[in-house]
Amino acid sequence: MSNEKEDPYNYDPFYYNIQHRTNRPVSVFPFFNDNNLSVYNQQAPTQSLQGFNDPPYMSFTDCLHGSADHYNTLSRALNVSCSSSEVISPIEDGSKKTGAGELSAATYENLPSTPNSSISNSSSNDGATEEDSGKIKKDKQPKESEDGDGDAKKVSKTKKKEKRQKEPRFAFLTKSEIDHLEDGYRWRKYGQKAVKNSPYPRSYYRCTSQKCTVKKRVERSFQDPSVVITTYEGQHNHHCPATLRGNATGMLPPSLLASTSIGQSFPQDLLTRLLPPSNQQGDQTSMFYHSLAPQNQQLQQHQLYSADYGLLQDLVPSFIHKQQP
DNA sequence: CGGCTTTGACCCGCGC
DNA sequence: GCGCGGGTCAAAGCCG
Repeated sequence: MSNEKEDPYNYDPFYYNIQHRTNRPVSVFPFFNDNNLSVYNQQAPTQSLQGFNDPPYMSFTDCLHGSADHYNTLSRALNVSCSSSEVISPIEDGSKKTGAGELSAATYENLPSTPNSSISNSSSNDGATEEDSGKIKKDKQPKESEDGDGDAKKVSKTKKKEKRQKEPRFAFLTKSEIDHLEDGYRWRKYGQKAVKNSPYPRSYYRCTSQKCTVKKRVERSFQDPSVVITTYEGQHNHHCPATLRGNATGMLPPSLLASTSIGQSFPQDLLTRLLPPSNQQGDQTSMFYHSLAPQNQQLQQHQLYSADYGLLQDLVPSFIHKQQP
């Protein structure tokens, strides 16, 4: 916040979020390598995303396998629930108004807070569906029910608010020249908004598949224009339409395959959220990797950062530096 | 002609 | 209560 006010065009939204949501300054972010899904030991400067191209790294899988505690912590850090562990309450959406390129708390509020809520297809989809229908109601209500159904409005609002909090979201950053990265699904753009304090607009996409309410937001970090921030919301209830048929699994790096074999590991769980309930292992993992390394060769550097870095500190203290006050 | 993008308008939530 | 900013709608336009 402070650095936003001091220099709204030159503050690090991630640093900002980490500080304010964890009360801990973090100077280093983990990054995933597109080749081996590794977590970088990135000694990134606090005010910039620059210079994260050549860090030493350790295998993300190694990281996951480091210890049970680490695994659980990572799950929490990524807000990916473990079926057998408690789920930390979702990050509160304390800052609705977000600045440029900033991953709002809502961005991280990805998961339901209830312990048994790990990838509840029904809740996720229903939530998204209801949210959409709620949106329709919201838009039409003023015209339809002008004779005043105040209670109904209130209920609708309350419902919507609740659903919104439950809506699973997951955001990641991709170093890419392309704004809208190919992820195997078809998206229809339904809006674009200028982002406060940013020269780059935010685009809103909706999955074109019928009855699929998955949305995603794409914006470019003004801090590092080469970084694209993609936020997925909801869960696909259908198969990947085109690109990931069959052979995509072959794209998977061994490390990721290993990680998926340990049950509800981070990528597995993440993918379960992003992908349809069926067509499990192969395509889900494929999509994850696909999103990391699209076939588009323009993406020479394609890195993915993720989730709650503050909590990641707990997970991987050995390679996440804490900045001394 | 269907599907997609663009873009201005609108609604809503939140902070002041 | 008001204004701001985020999110969405929907008409118009574009394109293959």
